[in-house]
Formats: sequence, C-alpha cells, structure tokens
Amino acid sequence: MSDVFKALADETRRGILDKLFKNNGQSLSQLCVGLPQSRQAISKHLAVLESANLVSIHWQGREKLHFLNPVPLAEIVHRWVGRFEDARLEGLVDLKTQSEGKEELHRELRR
Amino acid sequence: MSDVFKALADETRRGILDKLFKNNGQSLSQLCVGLPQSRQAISKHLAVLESANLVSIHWQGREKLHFLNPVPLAEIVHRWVGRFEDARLEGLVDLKTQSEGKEELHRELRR
DNA sequence: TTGACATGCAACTTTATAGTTGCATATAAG
DNA sequence: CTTATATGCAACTATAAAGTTGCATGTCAA
Repeated sequence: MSDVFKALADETRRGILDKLFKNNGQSLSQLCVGLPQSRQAISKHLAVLESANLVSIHWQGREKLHFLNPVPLAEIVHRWVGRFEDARLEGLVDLKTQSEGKEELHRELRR
Repeated sequence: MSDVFKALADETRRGILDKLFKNNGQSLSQLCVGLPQSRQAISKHLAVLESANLVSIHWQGREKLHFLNPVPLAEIVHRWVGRFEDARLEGLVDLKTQSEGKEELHRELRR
C-alpha cells in the first residue's frame, strides 16, 4: 500500500506507466527510448514499480518484458477514495472549501 | 497531481488523514496527540497536505483548524484508475500475473 | 497585564531517493 | 567463435525529504 503511493510519487515512474499504457509488455531498452535518464536509472524505477506490484515482469531470452498490473490501484481506491466518499456522505468533509468563501463555510460549520 | 501522490507517499501524513477522517476540523496540537514526532514536524506534514490540496485550513483565533478535501483524490481516480480500467477492458493488462502461472500467461500473450 | 497556550520561522542534522559511472554476465546473431 | 545487444550489480555523488532544536509572535484566560 505504502509502496504504491511511493511508486506513483515520482514523475519518471508515472511516465513509464504511461508508456506501458500505450504499449504493454515493453523491454527495459524499449522503455528507455526518449527518456533523459540512463538505463540503470530506469531499471531502478522499474524495480520500484515491480516491488509495488504495479508492474510484473517476464523474461524472454535476454529481454525483460514489463506488464501493467491494475490490482494495487484498485486497492488504493477501495481504501482511500471509498473513505472520502463515506466522509462526504456523513457530512464530515468540507466540500465547498475549494473555491472561495472558506471563511463563511467554516463559520457555518462551527455553529 | 504529482503533489497528491507525494503527499500520500508518507505514512505519517496518511496517519494524519486517518485522524481527520475520524474527527474532522482538528487543530495542529490536537493532531499531534499520540504521534511520536515533534509539533514542527507535524506542521510541515500538514503544509504538504495543504499544498496538495488534500487538507484545507481555517484560523479560529490562535487555533488552526484542518479539514479534509476529497477533490484531489477523485481526480487521481479519474486519471489513473480509469486508465487501468480502460486498459483492462482493452485486454492490455496482464490480469493473471498476480498469482503463479506467469510464464504460461505471458507465453499466451505473445502469440 | 501577566502567564499559559498555539503556532510560525529559520537553521541544522540525518536519512532516503534519484541519478551516474564502470564493470560483469548472459543471450542472440553474424 | 566472435561481436553486438540486453541486462545486472556495486560504488559513488547529489539532492530532496523528514525530523529536530531554539526562538519569536500572537491569542486567550485569570
């Protein structure tokens, strides 16, 4: 769980996931194309994604192929988004605070 | 977006959100109760949550009250989980890879 | 108005993360 | 068999993040 958020916290790793969304099952070298970092850096990022279980691998000869895994994301949704939904339904969450009018709303909440 | 993932990547910050789920609108000192870190550390974490727009604040006299904000989470879901759902529907995602039998499945995928 | 409480600001240390470079190993292809 | 390709491992540097300590400021309450 914690690993998933940490994995998604990095822009390069999100970019790698983007690449796999467009074209699943790419090798390490393929994923390196167009990225400014070294192969080793990308390899480390893939290891992070792997240990967060967001990506699974399969060796095909000398090539390491990478595949997306949707399960951890679904778990996050259940744990976090579900809770926010619950909070919203229970009126715990301060919905209007996004726009202006914070003062007014909170004054209201304190009554 | 990136800020939201980074904000959620830290266990202490997720703990703070937990506290607010249970009891919304707590002050800094209230949120510090039971946590091992110093007040200043918690204050920094709250600043991170704030700049990720996951928490909004309201000053009441000398107290700074903190409120949950569900919007950024919803955005993440639309951007990321929705994409995983799409990928799954398009058959791009390797669903069975969680359990054993990776070899077999991937061999199949390559056909 | 004085003392306690709630918070902020700034400098600093510690630890984690991202990235690099160099070398080693294994597989594929000529 | 030799060369090019694909990757791994290990050591190292640089930067960012987490956490601490000390002091300053503003607010409430006796």
